Amino acid sequence: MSEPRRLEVLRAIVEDYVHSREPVGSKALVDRHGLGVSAATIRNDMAALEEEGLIVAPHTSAGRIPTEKGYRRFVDRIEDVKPLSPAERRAIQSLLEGSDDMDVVLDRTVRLLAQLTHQVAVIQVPRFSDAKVRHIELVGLGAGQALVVLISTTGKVEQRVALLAPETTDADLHELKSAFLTAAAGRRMDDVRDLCQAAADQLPPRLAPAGGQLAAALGALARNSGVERIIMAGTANLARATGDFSHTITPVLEALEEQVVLLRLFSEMEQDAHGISVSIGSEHAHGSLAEASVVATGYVAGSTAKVGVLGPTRMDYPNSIAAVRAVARYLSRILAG
Amino acid sequence: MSEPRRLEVLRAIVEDYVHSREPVGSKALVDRHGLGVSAATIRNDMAALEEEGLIVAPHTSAGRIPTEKGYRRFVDRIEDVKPLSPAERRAIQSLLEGSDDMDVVLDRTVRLLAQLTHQVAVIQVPRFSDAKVRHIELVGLGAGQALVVLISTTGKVEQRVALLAPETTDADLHELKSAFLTAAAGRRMDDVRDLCQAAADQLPPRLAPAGGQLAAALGALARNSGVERIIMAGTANLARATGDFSHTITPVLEALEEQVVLLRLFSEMEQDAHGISVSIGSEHAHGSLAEASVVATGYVAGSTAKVGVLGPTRMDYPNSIAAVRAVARYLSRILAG
DNA sequence: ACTTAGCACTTGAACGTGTCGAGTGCTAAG
DNA sequence: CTTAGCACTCGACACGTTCAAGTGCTAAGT
Repeated sequence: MSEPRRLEVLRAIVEDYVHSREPVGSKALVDRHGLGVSAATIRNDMAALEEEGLIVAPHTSAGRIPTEKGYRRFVDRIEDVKPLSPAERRAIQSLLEGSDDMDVVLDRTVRLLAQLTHQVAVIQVPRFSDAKVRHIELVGLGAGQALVVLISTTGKVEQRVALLAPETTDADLHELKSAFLTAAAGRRMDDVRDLCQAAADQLPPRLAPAGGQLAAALGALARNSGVERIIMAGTANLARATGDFSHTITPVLEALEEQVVLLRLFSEMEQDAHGISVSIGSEHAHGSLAEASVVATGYVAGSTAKVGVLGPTRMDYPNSIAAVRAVARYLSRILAG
Repeated sequence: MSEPRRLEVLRAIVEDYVHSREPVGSKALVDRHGLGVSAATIRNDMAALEEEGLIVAPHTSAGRIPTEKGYRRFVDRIEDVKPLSPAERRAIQSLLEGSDDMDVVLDRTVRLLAQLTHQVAVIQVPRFSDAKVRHIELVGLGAGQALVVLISTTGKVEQRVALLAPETTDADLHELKSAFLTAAAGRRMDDVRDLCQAAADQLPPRLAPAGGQLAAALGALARNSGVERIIMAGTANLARATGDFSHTITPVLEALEEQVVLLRLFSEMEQDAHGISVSIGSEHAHGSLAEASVVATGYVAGSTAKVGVLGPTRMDYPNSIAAVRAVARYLSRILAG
């Protein structure tokens, strides 16, 4: 009972099960795959694999399906990521080139990845915790309102409407803007709140009330710019995979809408030698995702932002890994440019 | 066979079916509802209702379920919208007050509406086709990049990174900004593209290349600001309603992700006397939504933006209508403030 | 002219039964 | 270590039966 063949059998079981959704038996294995041995031999191997906890039989007289542990071993054994087809590469290239706004790029990317993998695709918007203040803009909107705009060195723009005394003039706003810019320009986002507050305290009494309002707004914007966010696409693919989940996909959809769950999961995942993280079923402790797997990788050097796909534990891991990796590469290249 | 009672029977059937999901028979009707007549009489009424095409029997010996036409008659007969419970009103108030940024308000609102109705909630982001240019800002990012920011009179901010010659200085940018501002400030968004192009053409040769790039970027931003967008929440509720759809919810999720479908539907819906639009099943011609109903209404006077919920045709219309209406009111009040 | 009780009829759901086939584990021989 | 053979298990499927819900119709009552 040779060890390499046993792993080969595992691989065959996983592959067959992944696109048949049905327990695979010894007979089917020798038929479809060119193993050079008989069904009986395979049965012995399967018994051993079951002993190891890599596969299980749903009932006495059915074929076997991989366990989470089985998928794990299978995934760990993938060492050469199979490249995408030329058509897929072309799709990536044509879809992603020629757009320069980050939000647009991320949106297109996530849709593309969903389409390539037939899974739910997820992108974490880069966090830029080391972002600094590039610019502050105050724009009077009339009626005692002003638009406060905070622009970071990373090109991220946050805006919000602030209320101030109706008699505030455009000249006042200009003065206020100068004060805040002097105080905060080039400083870290984390410090904006305190710096602006301090600047507001030093203003002439006439501008103090408006200054306080604006400082508060700027502080809120700065905090906001650090908020992690996720965009996704392909939830319809999840619905197509009903039946891979014990009851409904409801909890999964809920978790996805919640975002926090995924963000935590992303932060907990550890990358393997190829920079890819795979978390299978209950390996992650988040109950609602216990029947789901996530394949993810980081993108844009130096940032912790992740891109990946989420699907049923019974997913085409090699394909997902290849797509995620390819997309992350293109993405990094474009955003770095 | 009195006409009013027959409608009463229809109402009872709809109500029962909506929260039992099971065909309702004559016996159950007289039991649960205090109709003052016997089951046999109800049967006669039901026969007449079936004749009219308002209800059908899935098979010979089962109760009746409402047809789309039945729901339609039922909805049309609702004339007094039942007010929300105090708890619900409180939820709306506490969740929506105290936030001033439109994106945040919309995000919270859509989640709240999903929670109140147990349906998918959808909000169309206001379009502001009559928006004008409030401000233009150019921020050098170094490395031949500049951030182009376009702020509209409605407080909407669009930004994008543009490439220009590396040797462009901050002073150049300032000059360019002045040129574009002079040309476009206060003008309609639709005209920004042409105006900026014209302004770029008049620049001194030294600035012409950068000017062209920036003009193009500004034009794109202006066009972008008119793009209709939808945000939604509660897709998990849809998954919970599996079984109300003939096969899967996949096409519905796809349509939701597509956005265009919903936007078209929104634009086609006509409001009734109460300002509420209800589109039931195949009343809308969009195939993928043939088994779904939409309850929507406009918000913020003068704009065409809609807010609403989407769910299976078998939905609690009175509750949905009440929630949508209440939420739209609060929303209008807050955004108008 | 409605309403109602009674009754025969239809039909899906639930259940028990029997058959079939895929798949297994084990044993003994190669 | 591999393989053929064989007894065994158990879900899937097909059928037949029963059960209850619900209907439509008719005839009688108000």
